[in-house]
Amino acid sequence: MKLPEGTEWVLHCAASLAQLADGDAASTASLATYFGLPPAYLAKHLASLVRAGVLTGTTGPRGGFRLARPATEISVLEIVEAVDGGADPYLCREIRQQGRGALPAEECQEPCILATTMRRAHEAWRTSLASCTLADIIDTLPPEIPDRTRRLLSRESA
Amino acid sequence: MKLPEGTEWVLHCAASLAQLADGDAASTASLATYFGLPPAYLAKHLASLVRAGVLTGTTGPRGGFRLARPATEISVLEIVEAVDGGADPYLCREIRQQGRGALPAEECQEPCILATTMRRAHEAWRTSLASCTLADIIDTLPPEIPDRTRRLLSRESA
DNA sequence: GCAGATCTACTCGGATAGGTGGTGTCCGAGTGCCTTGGG
DNA sequence: CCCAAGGCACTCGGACACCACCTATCCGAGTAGATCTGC
Repeated sequence: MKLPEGTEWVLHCAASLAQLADGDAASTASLATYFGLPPAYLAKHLASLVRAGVLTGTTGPRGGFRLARPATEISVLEIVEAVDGGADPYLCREIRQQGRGALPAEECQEPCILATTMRRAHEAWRTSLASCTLADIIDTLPPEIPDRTRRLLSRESA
Repeated sequence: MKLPEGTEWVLHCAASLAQLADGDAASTASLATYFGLPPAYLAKHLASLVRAGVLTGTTGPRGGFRLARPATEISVLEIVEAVDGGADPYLCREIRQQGRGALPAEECQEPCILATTMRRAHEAWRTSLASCTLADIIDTLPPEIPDRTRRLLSRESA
């Protein structure tokens, strides 16, 4: 069970975008340079965030990505599930209904207790991530960081 | 993020082994027949449980697998991590220290807040699974099930 | 000087190859039970 | 009848191919701004 490597990338990218001034955007190239990442592959993951409604992307000069909503309304869970897909890691294939020991269908009205246990754990994971927003993240940063981020992500810093 | 398909297999196998009489064992072949699974691949996963100390395997006639400890002392978490490896799904590569925006090492004494958030969620997941033992699982089964399991897993039922 | 059309450069988005880890299978080493022969 | 030695069938454990998904890259479609020309 492992998350795509791009998960860390988009989390840091989203946190950086949350530090920009309203209406400002950062391109894939500038974010890739900022974190030392492969630009083409990073673009693929950022596109996933756009599809999920977390970011908006504008083309043309001065374009790039920005948050689709205020940072207080974007949870870490949304970002992670946007890049990972959000499927339950445990997939119940109902093997209790297969093989020699197959239970009759009428005894399987209720979901498998093991699947329920695994689902409950996954819900605990999701709840933990849903309770943390991007605003919570940047609130923990030292106060001088946002200025630094804005400066280094701007085009004039080339 | 997905768990190996064998996770469901070993969970059901462990739950079935917990229903056997003390000292009794079930072979890979009988478990594979019971659930309609590929025997060779199932054996691979059961071997993982032996390495993790959840099961013990005895060779020779009347051999097979049995629980290494009482069902009350085996958590679902142990079984899942035995087959999956138990690594944190989120791997922090410290990209905050790379690229143009790299932070100096002295500002990175404390772990990355994003990594901490992801770790906290993983701990919530682990805690949820650790609180459920095999005994809890079989306690929820209808009372006639253990007898049925013992009967269908025994060698004489060929 | 100003307005409009054009042109350019920059941006995202999807379609296209390659590598790593899970999936699936096989065969060999080891062990406990059963048989069989003798006492 | 009892015992011991040999044979055997059954079991697990590790080593070997295959396939799907993540990784990585490229090029094309579209757009906003800048430029240039004519009025």
